[in-house]
Amino acid sequence: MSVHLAKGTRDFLPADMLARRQVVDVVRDVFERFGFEPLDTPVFERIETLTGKYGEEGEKLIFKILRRGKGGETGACDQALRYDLTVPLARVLAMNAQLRMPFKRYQIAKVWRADRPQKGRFREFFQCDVDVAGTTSPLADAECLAVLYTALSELGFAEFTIRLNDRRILTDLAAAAGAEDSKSETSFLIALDKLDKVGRAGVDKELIGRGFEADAIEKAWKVLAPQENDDATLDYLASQLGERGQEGVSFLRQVRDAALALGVDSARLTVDPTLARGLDYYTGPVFEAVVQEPNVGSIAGGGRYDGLVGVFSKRDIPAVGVSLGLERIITVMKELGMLPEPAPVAEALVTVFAAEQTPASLKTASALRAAGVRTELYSGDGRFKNQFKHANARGYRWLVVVGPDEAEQGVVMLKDLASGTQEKLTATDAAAAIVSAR
RNA sequence: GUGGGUGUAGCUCAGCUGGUUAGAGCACCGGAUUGUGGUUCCGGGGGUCGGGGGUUCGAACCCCCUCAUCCACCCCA
Repeated sequence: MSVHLAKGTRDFLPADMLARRQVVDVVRDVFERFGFEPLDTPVFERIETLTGKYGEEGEKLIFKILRRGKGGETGACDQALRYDLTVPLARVLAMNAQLRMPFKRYQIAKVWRADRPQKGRFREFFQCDVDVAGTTSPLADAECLAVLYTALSELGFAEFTIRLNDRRILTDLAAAAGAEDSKSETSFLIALDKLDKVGRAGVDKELIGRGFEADAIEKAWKVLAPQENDDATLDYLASQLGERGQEGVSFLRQVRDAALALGVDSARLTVDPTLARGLDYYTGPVFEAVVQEPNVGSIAGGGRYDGLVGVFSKRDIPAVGVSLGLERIITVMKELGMLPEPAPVAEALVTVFAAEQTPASLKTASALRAAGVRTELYSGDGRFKNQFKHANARGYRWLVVVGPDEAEQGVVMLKDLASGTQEKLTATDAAAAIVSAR
């Protein structure tokens, strides 16, 4: 029988889990240092909670759960796996009016998308989200940039860029190019988003294909004319855009200033009016983090979504957040050799010599554990010699031998596998020796 | 949804223009060392060559179908 994983899913064997946990521990620690509190939500939601939030393309990628009974045959469904962590958060905010604002929460959890897998892309993957809800202050946006910057820095990333733009700038830009409704605006953004890949000529071609006029496209390019630095870019954009765009520019300026004051390295943050993020619900700043090598797309993305909670509730709650893509971060870290060798969970192995000594081995293991030593009791049926191999293969430093002599004398033989030295001690002294050698 | 690449031992791969019993390294098991790992030496187990069909005297190799996987596009973390 041939057995396969479901497409786009993976098992995480202990070696993978230990490495992943190191990464998650860093991220969680940074999140909590910024005052974000944990939240969890169901892995599936009522389908109407999820639909209409992600745009046409995103909608197709929602994993739907078939209804039981009659629905099974008709293909009807009333629930679906969560597509991200932002929409479930909006639902939580709408349902819990007692939450004190601003509400800062983080959530590190699996999400599902019915995408076709490729490098750094899976159907089941982890996102690490932080969001600030209940405030329109640019400080909240700046906090998101700072927490993103800090997390990536502490993970060991040196060469990354956080690109920053504003939905209002994009809207005015699309309008300059002749986009009059949200549909043609989206169409414009999709074409613009390809700038990195296909260049200006490629975008021109695509825009023409999408029905934009050549002279209108020229107007948009004029607005996008590269400037010397971010300040100049913001000044220039303000001079070129309408009222809505100017609002975006001045908000962005406040966000950027605050982020820099919060310690974000200006070399890692860049205002980029060509950054187009397609998610329907963004209303203000949008941003993403990218590394140039290896190419896995963006490793984090986020933005402000002031209208999303209002979709679920009469009470409108503004919010801004960022999502780190754990799989992509790990993919990059693996390729760049940034993941340190994970330490084994246990540090000592207690041997089981023969049936007569087994009770002494069990007592020894128990004593070591009680003293705080992470201990594996050899529970295989391999020969005595293999117990040494086992300890070595697992990467344990300590081997605790309880043979006939030791059992009789009421001691254990503590062997340091790193140095090869060994000595007879009581179980209590052995535990103390292991603890003090850490 | 579209387009390419790749499927040979647990893993990474070799296998010449189709030609005897399909190989290597690592891993695993055993022995040298019947209370001692990691190093060394010797030996061993393990493969429906992804699956099905076809061409041929003969197929891991050629053709068709299928499944899986990777990469690119769309979109995205």
